[in-house]
Amino acid sequence: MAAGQQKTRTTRIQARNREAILTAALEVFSTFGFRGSTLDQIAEVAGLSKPNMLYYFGSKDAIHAELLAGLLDTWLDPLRALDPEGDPVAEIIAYVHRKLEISRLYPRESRLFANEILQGAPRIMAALAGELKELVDEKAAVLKLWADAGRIAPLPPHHLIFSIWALTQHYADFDVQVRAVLGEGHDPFAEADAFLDTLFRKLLAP
Amino acid sequence: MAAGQQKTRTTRIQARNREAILTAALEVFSTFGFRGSTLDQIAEVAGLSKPNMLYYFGSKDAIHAELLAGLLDTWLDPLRALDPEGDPVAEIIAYVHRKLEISRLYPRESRLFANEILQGAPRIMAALAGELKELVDEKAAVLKLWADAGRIAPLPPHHLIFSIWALTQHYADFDVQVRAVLGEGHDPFAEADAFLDTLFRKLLAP
DNA sequence: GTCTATACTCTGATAGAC
DNA sequence: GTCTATCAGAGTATAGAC
Repeated sequence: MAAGQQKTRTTRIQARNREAILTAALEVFSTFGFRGSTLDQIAEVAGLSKPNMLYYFGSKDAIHAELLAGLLDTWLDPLRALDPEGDPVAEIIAYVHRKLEISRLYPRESRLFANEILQGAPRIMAALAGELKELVDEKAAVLKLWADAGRIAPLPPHHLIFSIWALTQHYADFDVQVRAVLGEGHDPFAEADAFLDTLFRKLLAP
Repeated sequence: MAAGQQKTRTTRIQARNREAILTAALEVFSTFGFRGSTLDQIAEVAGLSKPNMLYYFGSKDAIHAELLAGLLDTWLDPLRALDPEGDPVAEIIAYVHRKLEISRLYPRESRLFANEILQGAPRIMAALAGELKELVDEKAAVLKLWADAGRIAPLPPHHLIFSIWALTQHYADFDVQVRAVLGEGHDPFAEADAFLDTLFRKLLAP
């Protein structure tokens, strides 16, 4: 311990502050979008002064970029896990449940993503047309094989994937509307979980 | 004609400018959200000077409020048209097509709405929990009657309506992502129209 | 009705003391 | 590493000439 502490590592505080900043920024950016958010807001939520925050991330752009960087992978992992060797219906249903679970656990990340797309995806267009399209095309090919083999209903595979995204993300992105319409005494995500299970089982039946 | 022109009516120019401002504001607000949009942007798109624009609408808030005011009715009309006396499946399918057509024709309005909800619906929460909930509850009751009579599959009616919203609005709000993933040579809305027709026919079959 | 000029506030970012 | 002070630019809104 005595001689152990390095000059360039105050890791304890640094790590905690970086984390606090990113958490606060996620909260604010996901609600107001990039341009609608201010460093003042983020600093206040993070419990730091504005200059101190800028000591960790050099600019507003840098904070936002850091958040987006980690986002796409988190978003794609559930789709990556779809196994071409598994049972078709079970695999797709499992994907739906995973995606809905992510909407439930990470609604702010979902809204951050939605905000970015709504604004024309200026900062992740390349990833959409590259990494994302590549993965979707690959999994769509699997879906098509399953359909051709008569193991699931013959549906346009890309739109089948879109429908999973739309239905699961809706419960995160439009949460406030869902709750306003349902009123008291509901558990939107639990109900959605059962409903989407039914929906996709009926849809996929050959 | 000669003595007809009133002092308080320069209606020609006024009407044209108001229209230009609202159109420009819709374009900008729907992309950047309320706080992310600036009067400079809107004025430039509208082809007016900033002070001149503020002569027509006293403030940024006033322009945004004007847009939102007209929005909810446009949004609810297709659902209002759902006829309890009609054929259940045909009525619901027709609603799906109407809603998708609105996404195709008015994507900016859809994104304006999405932005508002994403931000927690600060300006239309009352309408969501009031007018919107009321209409949805009414139509959900119709769906339930149809389900109880065995004329459509037994599904949670509110979530059935949510699924229609999610699937149709996705093609407007996430248009840029849909197109990036599909690549060249696709007509997203035409494909969606066919896909959603298939989807809901299978889903609703008793 | 429309413009130029401007008041005043907010916002992102930096300097420099501690 | 963290703070106070501060700057330059952008942002909303208004005053007042034409």
